[in-house]
Amino acid sequence: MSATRSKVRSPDAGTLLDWYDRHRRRLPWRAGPGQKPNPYRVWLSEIMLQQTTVAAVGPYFLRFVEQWPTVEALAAAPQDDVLRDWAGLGYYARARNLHACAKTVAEDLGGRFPDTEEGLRALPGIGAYTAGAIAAIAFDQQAAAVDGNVERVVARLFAIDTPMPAAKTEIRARTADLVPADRPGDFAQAVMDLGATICTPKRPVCALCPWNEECLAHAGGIAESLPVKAPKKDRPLRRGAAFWAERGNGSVLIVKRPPKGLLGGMDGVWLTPLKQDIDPSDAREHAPFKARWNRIAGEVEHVFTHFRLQLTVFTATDVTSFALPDTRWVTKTDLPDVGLPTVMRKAAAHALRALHGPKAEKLVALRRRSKAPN
DNA sequence: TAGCCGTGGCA
DNA sequence: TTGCCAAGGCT
Repeated sequence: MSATRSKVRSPDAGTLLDWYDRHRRRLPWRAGPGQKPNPYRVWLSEIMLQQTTVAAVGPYFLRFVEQWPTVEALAAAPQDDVLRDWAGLGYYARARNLHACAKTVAEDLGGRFPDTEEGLRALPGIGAYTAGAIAAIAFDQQAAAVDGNVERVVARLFAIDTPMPAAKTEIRARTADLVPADRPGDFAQAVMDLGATICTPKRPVCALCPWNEECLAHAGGIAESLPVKAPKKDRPLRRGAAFWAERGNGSVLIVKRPPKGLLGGMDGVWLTPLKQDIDPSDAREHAPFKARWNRIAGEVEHVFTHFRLQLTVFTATDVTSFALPDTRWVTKTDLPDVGLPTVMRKAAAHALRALHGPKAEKLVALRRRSKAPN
């Protein structure tokens, strides 16, 4: 297409790469300019970043690479250790798949990640986006990495107003056409940086965009309205209960959840079945054992992806010790070392506050989050 | 293919 | 307070 005949130029990778060289974000998992990327670190960061903000991932990434500097080290770790350190990041199937993937790479692939999209795509936890991202970023393959940022940038660039997710096919094809043979890894990261800092979902800063002259949505004044998304489904409210048990010596009951499903494999307090809506007055039927369960005032609120949860907390103290499947008794001293998902921390904090006062909440304090690295 | 699967920050 | 949404994958 001739630039003189078209009203709007067609976007080219060089324009974006020039912008990237000046404005790239410096992130803990990124190789610096001229540095060779480490596939293990690229993979780890990409898994952590799935549906998760850069700011949230930062401390987790640093902790993981410090504790497990190589894929072999991660593969050799017990899965429970990996889940414990993942606690709080959410989407816990990612942690289970991460560990399974590490074992496959370490034990079956000689410690080397595949360098093609196809090879990567076959590993657990690696889908179309992540395979493309690792192939491009870690191995400089001419691969497209289409995430939410890229979908937004490309939908606007070509004014694609087909609603998501139907537009994915066209967006993927358009993106693939843009990927350059030279510096495909930087290109992938450049589009994501553009989406994260300039071509934002709301109030995009088109004036600063290196592609603003090529952008059909900008030309039409419709950038902020793209991509078109289907309306969200509302999240029903579900009620449940948590049971906090303490023995005479002060140790507390911790439950390991089933290996799959919601919070699969994670430690926590004893809960009523979360697939049901349970009236608090009926909740004692689901207690782990007979005891004088005391209902605490107030509720714990938590929002999951597809429902809102309102937990009533019950406590029992001076419980006589006995064995239950998938449970253990944890001393107060060891409690801070248990990796609790956020909803479990909330329930535990509520119980500890009621029984022992505000200071006791620190035993299950939410991990302090460092400031966003960008 | 659409539902399941977390969490925190921000407007 | 509520909704949106962030480097998605699995079934």
